[in-house]
Amino acid sequence: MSSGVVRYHGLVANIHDVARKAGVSATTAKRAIRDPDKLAAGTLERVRAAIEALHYEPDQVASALRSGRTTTVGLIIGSIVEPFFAELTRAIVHDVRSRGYSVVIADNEYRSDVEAAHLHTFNGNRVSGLILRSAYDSGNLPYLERMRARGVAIVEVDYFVPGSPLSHVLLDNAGAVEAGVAHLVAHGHRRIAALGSFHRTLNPDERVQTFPLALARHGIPLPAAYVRAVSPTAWDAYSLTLDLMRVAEPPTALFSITGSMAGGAYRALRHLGLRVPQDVSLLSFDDYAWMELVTPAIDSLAQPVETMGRAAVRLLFEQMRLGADAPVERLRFPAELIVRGSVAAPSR
Amino acid sequence: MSSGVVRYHGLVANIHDVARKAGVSATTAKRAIRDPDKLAAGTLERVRAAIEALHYEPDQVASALRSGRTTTVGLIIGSIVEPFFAELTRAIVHDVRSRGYSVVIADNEYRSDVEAAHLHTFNGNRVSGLILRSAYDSGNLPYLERMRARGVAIVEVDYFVPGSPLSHVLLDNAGAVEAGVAHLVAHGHRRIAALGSFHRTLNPDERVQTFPLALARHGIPLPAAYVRAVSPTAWDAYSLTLDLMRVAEPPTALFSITGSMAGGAYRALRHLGLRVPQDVSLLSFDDYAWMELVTPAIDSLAQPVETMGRAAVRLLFEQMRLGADAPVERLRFPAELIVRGSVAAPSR
DNA sequence: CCTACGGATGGACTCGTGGCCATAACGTAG
DNA sequence: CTACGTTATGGCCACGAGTCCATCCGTAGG
Repeated sequence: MSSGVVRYHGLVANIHDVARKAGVSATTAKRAIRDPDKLAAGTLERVRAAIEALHYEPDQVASALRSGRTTTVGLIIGSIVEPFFAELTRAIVHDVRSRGYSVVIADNEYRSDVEAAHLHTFNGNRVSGLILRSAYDSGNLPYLERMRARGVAIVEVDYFVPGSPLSHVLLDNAGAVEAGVAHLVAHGHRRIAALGSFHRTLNPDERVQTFPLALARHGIPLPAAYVRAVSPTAWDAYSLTLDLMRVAEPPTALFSITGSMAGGAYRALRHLGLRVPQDVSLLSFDDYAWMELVTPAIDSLAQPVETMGRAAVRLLFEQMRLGADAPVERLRFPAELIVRGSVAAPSR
Repeated sequence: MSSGVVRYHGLVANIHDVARKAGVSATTAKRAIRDPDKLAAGTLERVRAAIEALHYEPDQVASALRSGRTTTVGLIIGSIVEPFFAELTRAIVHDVRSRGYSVVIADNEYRSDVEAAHLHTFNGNRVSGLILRSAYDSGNLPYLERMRARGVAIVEVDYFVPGSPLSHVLLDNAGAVEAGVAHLVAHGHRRIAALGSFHRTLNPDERVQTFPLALARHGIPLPAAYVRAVSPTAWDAYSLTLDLMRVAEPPTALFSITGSMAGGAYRALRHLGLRVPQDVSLLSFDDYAWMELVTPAIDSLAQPVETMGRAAVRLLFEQMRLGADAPVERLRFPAELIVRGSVAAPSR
């Protein structure tokens, strides 16, 4: 009581308490849990009774220190309230937990300084693995490489830092953008704006970067007036849409880079009194439940979230099993175009 | 290398490596971090340089074992993809992290057997605190009380197990239901159905239990045909709504107990060709972004999610500070009725 | 009757850090 | 010059479990 250390003793039982109660040694008591067939039937029974009586549960902290490995995996996503990440999180948490590991979660708000703090915490807690949706800049790459060298398994999801040597699980963004643009062009659109950030260094987003190329493939130019740098939030999409619809030659179709940006755009269009799809067509990434509830329902490029989450976990545990010998794997999954009626021929 | 233990040595530096590199003892090296003013300037500088060079970061696992306290808090919610819980999670995670603690997350799917597994994991990992949205039945209460006796701080949110002696943070469900019913009655509705589970023991939900009482206050009976036992999901709300609208005297207004149930109901009404609010009025708990996007926008009872999350964290850290002396606190927060146009006078 | 062997059990040491106590060097008051 | 306090530093053990090695005992084979 004078040591300043929190004393569980008497509050929470350890293996020695169990051993004492059962009248055996600590080693024997432990064997009742780890390899019970090595014990005599009577001993096993006595130890089991003691475990039951004392409500003994092995201290994972001590186990982690001694064994050098935790059963904890870190997950860093962009934002917990973005439904895409919520679904991804659910898939990952369930899969990881079914493998006997726990998940510690944090979100980086797409900022690498916030991410850095999380990485230090995870590293200090000696997580066995890390799944992360990196912030846009590559400032944490050296730190990630040191964690990797230390034996921590790492998989990037949804995005990867340019130049990253890590395994990742991504959507086939280029293919999805091509398909989306083709969908809009097929309805006769030639003035198409993407709702997303065009800041090349701040947000080097594949979708936005593919967009002008996809347009060019159809002989369509991207007006400078359609190019802005915004953050991928519903709020920024709202004001971006207001701006876009007020330029000299406003777009006849909007292509939203994320599901929540589509929500912002939708609100902006309604506030402007513009009808979808009569006045403006709308196409979005992600397939959120509300997109089916609005009138008309929104065309979207659905991501196989569950599949991607499982793939990330699979790669992670492969790395944890193989260590430094694990191959670098880059997986891409295709989006699925869901047509509901928010894209129609442009008026005029 | 023959010990079978994962050897970090050489891979990750510990305080002894730092001490050796700086030419001091481990105790001195540690002081460079914990109380630097006790060191001579030159020594401090040398240790700092060694820490820098070796990328030393204290092992939280060893620290936790020795000190008897972790800087980890567990969070158990109903479902990560339910936006209410996503927002609650964000509020809690941010607040907890700002206090220097990490959050481990799990969802119980409202099932106490799933919850039990999570509790064992958290307990084994020696979390300092636990915030949970309990499953409906009280099967884990004895276990929770043992954790509490062991010194783990526990706060229930959004719901509490009947008979629970734990602190909690809840919505003023009764008041919200009264306000919602009053809102509907003021528009002339007398045939009102609640979308929620009426199973008294399986889902002893305050909102559903208050509902008949609130109706009675206005002299309105609750037809037996409106009472069903369903799970609080969009899917169940969908089929429940289909059923309700087909009874002899269908309701003229629906009162949804959760935001995602309102989504299911909305889809069902559209599939039935019923217009909101001309044919059926709709009122819902939770204020989700999509409720503003549909036509008409949905009236809702918004929960102060951020406030509730912060309150839960505050109670938790109070308990962690005061230990067994911490008072049991039961907090209630009022819902806010947001009127948008999905409630109107019933036809006929 | 002695030895060998295998099954059952116990002991000792270790993981990295936290806390306490000891020690050395140096200055100051008596 | 001694006694004592202060400052700067080092040594040691414990937290609870994992791993290796040692020991004890009974039995079967010679």
